[in-house]
Amino acid sequence: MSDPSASPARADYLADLNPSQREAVEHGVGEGGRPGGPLLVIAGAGSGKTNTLAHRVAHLVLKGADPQRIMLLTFSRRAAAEMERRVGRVLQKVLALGTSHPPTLPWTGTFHGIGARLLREHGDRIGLAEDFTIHDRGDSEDLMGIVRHELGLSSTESRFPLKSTCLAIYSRVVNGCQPLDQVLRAAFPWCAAWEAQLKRLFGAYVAAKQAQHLLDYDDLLLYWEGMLRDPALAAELGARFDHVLVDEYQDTNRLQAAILLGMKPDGSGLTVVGDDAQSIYSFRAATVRNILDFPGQFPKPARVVTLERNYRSTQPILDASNAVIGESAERYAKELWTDRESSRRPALVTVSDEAGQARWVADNVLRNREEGLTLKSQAVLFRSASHSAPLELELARRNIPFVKYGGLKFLEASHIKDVLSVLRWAQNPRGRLAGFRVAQLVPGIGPATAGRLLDAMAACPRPLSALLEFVPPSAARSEWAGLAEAYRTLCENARWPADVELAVRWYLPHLERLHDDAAARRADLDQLARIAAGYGSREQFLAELTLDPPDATSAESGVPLRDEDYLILSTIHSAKGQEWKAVYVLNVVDGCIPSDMSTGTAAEIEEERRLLYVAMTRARDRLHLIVPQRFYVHQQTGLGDRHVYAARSRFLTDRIATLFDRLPTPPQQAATPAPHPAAPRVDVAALLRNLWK
DNA sequence: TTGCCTATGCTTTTT
DNA sequence: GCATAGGCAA
Repeated sequence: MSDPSASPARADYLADLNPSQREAVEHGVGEGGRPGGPLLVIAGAGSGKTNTLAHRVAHLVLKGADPQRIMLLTFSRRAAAEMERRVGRVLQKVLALGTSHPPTLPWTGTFHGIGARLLREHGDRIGLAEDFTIHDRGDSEDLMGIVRHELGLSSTESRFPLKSTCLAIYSRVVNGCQPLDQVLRAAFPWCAAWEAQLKRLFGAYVAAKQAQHLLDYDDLLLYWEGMLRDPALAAELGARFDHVLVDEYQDTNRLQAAILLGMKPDGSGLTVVGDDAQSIYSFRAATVRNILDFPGQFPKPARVVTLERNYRSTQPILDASNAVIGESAERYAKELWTDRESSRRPALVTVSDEAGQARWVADNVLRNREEGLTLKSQAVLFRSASHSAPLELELARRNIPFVKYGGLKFLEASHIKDVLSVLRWAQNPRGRLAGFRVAQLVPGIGPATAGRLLDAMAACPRPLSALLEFVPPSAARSEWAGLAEAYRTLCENARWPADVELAVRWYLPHLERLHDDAAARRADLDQLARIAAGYGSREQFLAELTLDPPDATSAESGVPLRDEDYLILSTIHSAKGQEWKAVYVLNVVDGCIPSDMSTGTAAEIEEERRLLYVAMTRARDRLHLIVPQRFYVHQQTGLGDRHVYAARSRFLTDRIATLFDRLPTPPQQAATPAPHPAAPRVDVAALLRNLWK
């Protein structure tokens, strides 16, 4: 560390903070940056949470803490990147570094990312192979599917849960530290009859992972926690970090809480920040109890600091948001306030249907831009990724560039997985999953032949020779040669990023054969090649892609250039921690918010309410909740797709609706019912078309 | 053993 | 609208 006393600029770096923030920054910071007791910061939406955490880190460093010995954990990759940026900026300013680089914090990242690093370094101490491969969710589901099939569970008369459901149950058990029967009863009651079979399946799934040196996402936490059960190793890991800070603590689960406690049993140097009103990840076994129980789990209870002053939104937006969360069954420990007065109230916008919604949003986005708001300072938020589809069409039609966060990942598309599997198979010839997928792309090769091939490769000391000597069925002979040749080159003469082009070149004929929309998919493959070029090697590319995949998708034309202006589309979940000047929330109707997938229990409905609250509190100046009167549903039980006449979300009660401007302005009540000018006309053509859908 | 065809059931949010 | 499973012909 350079001598901090050299700079005059740092003296008042706490001056911009309000008293609560300052308390959170300065709590328990001893001389030499030595850790004090545990700290819990309850930080409301827009209360300067990230800024406060960044200042605390800077403060620690300034007081002499070693940046190498600070661990900064976040929940999402997006939050991790943001945190890293902000801490760097504050440090730069506080240390008055000018143009020189601030000290980096090498241990900033998601729980999963940091876990992977610790396991690479110390996994051998608990018998973990050093060369483990990390499976993403798709891989894990596929493996679960294979095991499920091998156990004969796929061909039962009454249907066994899907592989994705099996993995979700497994994951919930692991992350919630709960026994299987409890999880089944609480969250998957329709699978409860399969408890014994599921137990057998999960046992076999774990065995398969261990035999192939595979870790799934959950294992990254599970093995980390496992290391901490070894007292010597726990002491060593805990002592390696003086400070452990956690953002978005309300979204952590029991397993993650156990990890923190294992790292810092007495809570010294431990800081967690969160907002119980923004807990929206219970489907990942996150529990608000982590926050509520935090103070009491240490010998000396944690200090609690609450941040209630909001710096983001105008008072009218805040009034509406507070009203929504105020209807909640639980009480939250705070009420946000601001001094950002405004005469502009949030708007409740009624439109005829989803197409009308798309037009209205596009019109307003452009109008706002005329008034000086860039596209980037405006965002459209929605409950589930598919809800933005009509809007995406409208934006494309009008040439409005956008980037979408959340939803189906680029990497989950089958053609991308095909090409990646070719690379992964070459990287690890014993990886059965990749080989199984690639081999079956050759016409004439199905599961049986692919299985024989992989067995031969597994039995041979040189898997490549086994592949080259393999004799496929005669129907597959000619196409097989192409694969063998490409595979040989990739194994013997690996070159980066030329390998991607080689894999794509081999794959293209199969792409044309398998997919009608080959052209659009080919554009994705070009994009994959561009992404790959940013990595130094095939090994690095494949390893990092799993934990840090590209998370934004945009129109088919590809990602807009960096300096270009574009509109933000995001699921509400992915919007957490972000803010924009203008925010549009789509489909604020019952069935969407709350999603009718989530109206089973009171707790689920409460979480949906918090979701709306999170969406509303993203807005700085302008907030629009949009209510289509007619709404297209993907099959309610069994009846196929249809339109329903939607009601405004139950969270917007009549009382709360008075806090909004209504658009379009409701017409004066006429004495006799007359044709309503604002009402949608009956679209007879569509009705007739829909008859045959 | 593969590949095609059909019946059927489910459809959210993320590391 | 998409994935999965079972049946059947080549």
